[in-house]
Amino acid sequence: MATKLTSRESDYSKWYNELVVQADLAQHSDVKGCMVIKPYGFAIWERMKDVLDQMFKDTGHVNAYFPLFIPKSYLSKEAAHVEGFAKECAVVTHYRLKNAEDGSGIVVDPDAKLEEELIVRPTSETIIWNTYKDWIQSYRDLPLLVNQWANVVRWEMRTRLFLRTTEFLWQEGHTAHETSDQAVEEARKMLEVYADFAEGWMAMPVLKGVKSANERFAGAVDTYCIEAMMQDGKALQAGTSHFLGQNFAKAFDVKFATREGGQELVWATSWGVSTRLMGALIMTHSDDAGLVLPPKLAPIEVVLVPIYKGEEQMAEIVGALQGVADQLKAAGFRVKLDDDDSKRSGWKFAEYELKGVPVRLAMGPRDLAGGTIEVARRDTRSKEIVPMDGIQSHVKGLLEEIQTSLFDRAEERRTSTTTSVDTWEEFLAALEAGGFVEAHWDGTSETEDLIKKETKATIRCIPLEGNEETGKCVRTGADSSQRVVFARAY
RNA sequence: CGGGGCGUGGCCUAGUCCGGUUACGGCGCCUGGUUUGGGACCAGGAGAUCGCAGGUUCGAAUCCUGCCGCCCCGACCA
Repeated sequence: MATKLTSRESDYSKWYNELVVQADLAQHSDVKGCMVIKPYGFAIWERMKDVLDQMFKDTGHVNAYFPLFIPKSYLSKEAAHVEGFAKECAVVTHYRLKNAEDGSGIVVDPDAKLEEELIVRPTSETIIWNTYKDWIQSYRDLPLLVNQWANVVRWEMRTRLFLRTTEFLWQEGHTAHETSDQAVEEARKMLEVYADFAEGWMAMPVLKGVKSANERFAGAVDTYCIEAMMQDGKALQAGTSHFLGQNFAKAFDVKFATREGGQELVWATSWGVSTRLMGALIMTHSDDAGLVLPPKLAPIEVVLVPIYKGEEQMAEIVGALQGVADQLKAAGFRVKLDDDDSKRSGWKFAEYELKGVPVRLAMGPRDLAGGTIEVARRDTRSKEIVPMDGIQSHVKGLLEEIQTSLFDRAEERRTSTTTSVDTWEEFLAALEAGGFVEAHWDGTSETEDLIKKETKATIRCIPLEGNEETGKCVRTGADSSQRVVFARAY
């Protein structure tokens, strides 16, 4: 483990790949494009999941679970949806294996062919709306606010740990409403939940906006999104929330009896965030020494490391640290006392820095004698010696400061790399420099395609808080009513 | 699907061009000892169908043929 990470500057992509593996977050599985999420990585995801789950419940949602397998015919019921996902579906065709006649191993039994092939869900709209059809009869059944935590499979050509894997974990909310306005309100509300989570817990500033038609979810009327900026100047879509109109209600014939006694199609939303958030979290804060975690999501907020010579001193110092650990635990902090005698303290320092533990407390014989303790913070890599008295409130304050400071630093980086341009030359230069580029666009798919082809940049979003400002499209010179945000993206 | 790279103890790797006894080294692991304020040191030890299948040869990690897998870079996507 004496290996040094590749620096971000020399090869950002390599830095990321090495960090994920070395910080013990995940590893490649033997199946192409899939990953094993290791216990430490999963602990971070569990934190995210727990917090989000509570946020969903606080906004009136309940959890349920729908099947992994979807009859192939369901997918084709909504035209845009099938168009969007058909190219990346895993298909189950058989249900049995048998020993090969020639003894060469095990083969698919051709006699066990499924009558209707099943697809492994790339998302669950179709099977859920097919089910909602039976759940919804009256306006009294609405709104229907359901979420599920699940795995999904999308057969992508190119994958990267957490950012894009063939199988990934996520949550998908699927709601049904009486009116269009209520559904739009729901989609926007969940976007706010995502934004609050990203900024308040991940310490990751996000832009809220609407996707252009090109970037819209297959089957949605509108796709709302939060977009984050990574340290290499590339944008990352961190969460999406869709207003689905009546598209799925139409496709699956989901009608309800209105207050007036008529029959109407319901209005729908869906919204999701995935293990991709892990990638966002890593790339937002981490440095060349390894992972940097915001305290609120860190599985371990404070690690305590004893420094000692001999068994007698070890017992004394570990005993003193145990007291500190107990005190911090009682105050509600996630704490680990590492009294493993087989690793030296220096090794532990490096290890917990690599793993992004926000605060480290170290105590040696000098501290024990003087009633002090060494406090190191991961984000700035600074150390100080403080009195043992009042350590709890000191740690509390420090953790809050780290959380705030990580957000501020990320926001400052985003702000300083966001540029507003009016000419094509400026546009190209800004893209080259990295970051968000605010520019006028004539509103057509053709122009967006053209720009993407020429520059690899896409419209990340049309900001919700964008100020109305007329101008001329940066590419075609046609009229534009608002600046949109471009960037190269993950 | 194109382009590139790689497959050798758990991990990284030398050896492959130019075939030759027992497959180099490091990390990690086990045992014992000395150590301990930033990834300790010494001694001993365990651990390998050299990706798979054929072929050439007295002899293959090395040469030939075929296959499989993974990673990276591009076209599709969260």
